[in-house]
Amino acid sequence: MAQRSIKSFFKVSPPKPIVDKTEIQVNGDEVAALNGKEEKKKKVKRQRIESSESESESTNEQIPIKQEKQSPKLYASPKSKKKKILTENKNEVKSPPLKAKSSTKESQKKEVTEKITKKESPKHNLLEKAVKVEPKEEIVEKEKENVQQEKEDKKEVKVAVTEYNPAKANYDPVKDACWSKGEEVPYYALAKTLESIEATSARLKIVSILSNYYRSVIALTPEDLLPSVYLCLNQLAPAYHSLELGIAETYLMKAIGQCTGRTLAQVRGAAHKTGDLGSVAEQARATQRTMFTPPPLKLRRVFAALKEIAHMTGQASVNKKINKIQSLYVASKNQEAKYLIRSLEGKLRIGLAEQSVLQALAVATALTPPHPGGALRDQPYLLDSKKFTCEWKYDGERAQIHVPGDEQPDLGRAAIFSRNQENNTSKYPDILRRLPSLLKGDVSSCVLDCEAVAYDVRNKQILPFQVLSTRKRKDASEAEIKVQVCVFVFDLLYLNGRALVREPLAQRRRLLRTHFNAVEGEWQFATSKDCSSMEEVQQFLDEAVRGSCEGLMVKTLNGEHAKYDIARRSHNWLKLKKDYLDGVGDTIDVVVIGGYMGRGKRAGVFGGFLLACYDPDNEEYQSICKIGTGFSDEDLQTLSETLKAHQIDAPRNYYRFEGAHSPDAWFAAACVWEIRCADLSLSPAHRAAAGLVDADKGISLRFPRFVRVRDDKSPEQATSARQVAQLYLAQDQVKNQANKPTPKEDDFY
DNA sequence: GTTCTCCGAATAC
DNA sequence: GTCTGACTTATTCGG
DNA sequence: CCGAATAAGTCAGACGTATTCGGAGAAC
Repeated sequence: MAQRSIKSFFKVSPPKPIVDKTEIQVNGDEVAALNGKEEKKKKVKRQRIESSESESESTNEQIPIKQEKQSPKLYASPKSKKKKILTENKNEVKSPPLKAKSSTKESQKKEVTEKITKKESPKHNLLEKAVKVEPKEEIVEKEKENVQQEKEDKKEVKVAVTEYNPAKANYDPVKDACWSKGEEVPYYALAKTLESIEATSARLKIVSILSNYYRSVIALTPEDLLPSVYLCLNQLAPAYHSLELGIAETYLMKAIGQCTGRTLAQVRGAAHKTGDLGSVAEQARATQRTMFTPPPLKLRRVFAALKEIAHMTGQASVNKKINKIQSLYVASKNQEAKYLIRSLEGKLRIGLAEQSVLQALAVATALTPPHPGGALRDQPYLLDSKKFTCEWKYDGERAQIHVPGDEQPDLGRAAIFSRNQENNTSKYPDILRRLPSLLKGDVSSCVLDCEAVAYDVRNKQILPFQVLSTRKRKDASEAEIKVQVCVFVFDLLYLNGRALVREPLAQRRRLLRTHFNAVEGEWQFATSKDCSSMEEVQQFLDEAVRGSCEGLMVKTLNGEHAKYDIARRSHNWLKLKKDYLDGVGDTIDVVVIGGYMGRGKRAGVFGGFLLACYDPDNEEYQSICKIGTGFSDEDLQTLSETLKAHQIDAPRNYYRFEGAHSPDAWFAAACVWEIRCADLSLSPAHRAAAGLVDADKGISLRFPRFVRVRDDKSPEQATSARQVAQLYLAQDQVKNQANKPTPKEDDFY
């Protein structure tokens, strides 16, 4: 198979395909698509529909199409009015599936749905079902009936709060719950559920535990489902609302310290030791006496409080936030404290994330237990030989441009989204302004997938990512923009009221090039080439790198066989970068001079290290980067062990580093490691080769990862500062820059 | 009262 | 962004 | 042909640099 051969040829790591599994189906002029998160919300809303005085969202809102994530997303697409979806079953979207797998089964879908009730089905189908299966109201009704019946059958034996066990076999959503119908869900129930999940590693089991809890919530207190889901996801609202707590570790520690009469340093120390602030908080609470017992925490109030915290801004907001946190914390009991704090930290760390939550929700609503295995098979066939194409992978920032419109494009409502569904419209007024030059006359609406790249207009030269990142992030005004961007368009997802995601790439590309104009330095189509041999690919990769790109995206073109559409496409975007290739990427040998205590699953060993290169001219070790990936668990264990032998109390006076990077432990220069990286960058923080390329900036590494220990090298034989500088200067991007005379400052225009 | 500096947070990769 | 590790699912292989 | 072994695919969670944003508090 072609993909396999590409992979083995280039020795790439497992494919991290950029996935194209978007599904949009738009109504009228509305360019809208829901991503997975939105879908969840929608589902949830369905449950709430009765009680919904729903903070009805603006219906004109444009929602980014999630396309580049590996996970199965439920894309749905709605009529512009979400509410409609809630009620009108027929608008229900074909949950386009998401994983190639399940979507491949498109043809067999009917079969699946039929089978699903009696037959075993793989989980993807469950996911799918979760979306299709409908009207949740009915299910809720059913549950309600059950509840009724239960009540009649026998009187409920309420489970004590502390005994709540969602992992119970044959869990009964009503009898095994620890609260009664209509009551607010105790936060304790969620805490118990999370604890139970944390103790499990099997995903299916996790899903079943969580779904049990959700079943109870649905049956007893459906209006608490939405906050429950958000709390499990550690989110406060759909992603594109970008609502964040604005609070992180340090302030949390302060809050805990103040509540329990400890100093910040004590809390920090304890957190370091266990690697988990949540547990620290729990223990601190446990040993603490309180004068009176506050009323038990209710889930929805916790959620409301978190939201409140997120909304606080302005004067003294940090202090207000801390106060709010403290009032929650003081009211928490046992496990509650742990998960409360972890929620505030922004990571639950219980091995549960979006996909599993989605699945649990699906299971809970469908009341169907998950079964592994399944009868359906698809022939995963990946890159159909010869039928693939390579595109340059530009080193910039993803920009998905939405232009709504009916007869005419409505440029006033055009929007730009980042890869993480952030609305970046206000960041790119310049791109927005020149949209007209891109659209040909017959375009009334579209969604374009692009990469915004910093661009030197005068020399017609792509600039490094580092330059791009200096642009203002929000509310940029066009007059003060210093860094120009060229937008490289690589895909067209929607055109004139029609979703194209099911079309083969070849078709989309054709439409892209016929309906849109390339404009030098403003809009360009991503350079691409159809390849049929590895040699061709190799050569094209070289060209891309010389052209200041990161590498290539390899995709299937796949025109003729319509039946292959989405399914296949999704699986086959393959990222090919030069640093994945043996012997091509930059590798350097550096000295370990410090270590940082690991956190979470790295607690107890060093989780990261400070590295330095040797500068023989000044006889000093200059920090070059930290490193924390590329190690196996075993590596970490043994490396921590051996390094402890070299531990010293304080840094040598010939170590050069930035205070902010001070490690938890210092080591004598002894161990040399080989490190791979994607690029070298000018660093404000690291000291390597400082003065050689830039007067005061040093050099650091982009995407550093551990390769192996170099026992055969002494620290003095490590890569020298001069060599680092040479490597930096040898980069194509830097060379491309240097070749052209740099124009004197701001005369871009 | 205004400005400057520092640092945590958020977000690109 | 990179990377590993645990788990699930698909495929292959030997009796 | 079936069950066990192995390969491939997913997902979650460790960790990286560099930049801007915004609040806090000091300096002016």
